[in-house]
Amino acid sequence: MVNELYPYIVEFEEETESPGLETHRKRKRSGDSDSIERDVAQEGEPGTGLDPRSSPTQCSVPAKKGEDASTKKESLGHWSQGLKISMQDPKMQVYKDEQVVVIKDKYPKARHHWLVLPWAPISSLKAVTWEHLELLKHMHTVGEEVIADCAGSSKLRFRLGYHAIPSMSHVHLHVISQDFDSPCLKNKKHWNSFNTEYFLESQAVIQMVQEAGRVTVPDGMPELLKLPLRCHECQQLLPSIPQLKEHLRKHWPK
DNA sequence: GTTCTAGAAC
DNA sequence: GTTCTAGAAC
Repeated sequence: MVNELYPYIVEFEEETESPGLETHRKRKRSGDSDSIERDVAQEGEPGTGLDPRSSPTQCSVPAKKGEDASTKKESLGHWSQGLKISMQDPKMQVYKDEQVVVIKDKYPKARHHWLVLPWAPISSLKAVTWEHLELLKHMHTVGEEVIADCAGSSKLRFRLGYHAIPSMSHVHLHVISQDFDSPCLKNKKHWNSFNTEYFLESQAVIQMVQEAGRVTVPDGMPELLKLPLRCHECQQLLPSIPQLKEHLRKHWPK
């Protein structure tokens, strides 16, 4: 029955040959507990986001362009497709079940920052219909479970939501702690994407799908990313990223 | 999404 | 002079 319900999983596996994934899912299915299945490798750099410059530039020999291999790599190896690769990598997977997988964000913008992704190849919220309602609810529930499973999470506040205009392909739910204590948080766009209306609450998205059958994103989203930096806890305006980051320390849990 | 860096801002 | 931001990346 799994094949009928999730034909895309089979397709994807055949394409990418991921034997690890197969055993992994079986294990989870047979276990069938509510607890989060942890299988995290603590090593760094998974190497999913290919820097367009790093590969050709490192080589002193001016490699020819337009080869079959490099052309194919362009489409699959493009940075915007990185999540599709990461989510298939067992070393990246924090949790998985029949419908979704959770990975750590490769460049976390807070102490805890996960992405919940469906196995179904849904490119973005634009492609979401009422048929995905239960899936979106499940993604939210799984996000909350990962939080509950995380040591020290009870001291932190979390938000779950989607970026109005995501850069990475494949729909992904951000689960992020509200400390925003991370060296990867570097610019205004990073801040505003999580701290303005650009961040669409998961619950609001679910409600929208429930009532309208689709997700509509208001106009003016790109402009939100350029708004002045404002503290999400006390609304104070800060003149620069370094000063914002210094200010945020005040609100860290004690 | 990130890196890199010119030149604006301080 | 140094810090910081913002736009290009073929």
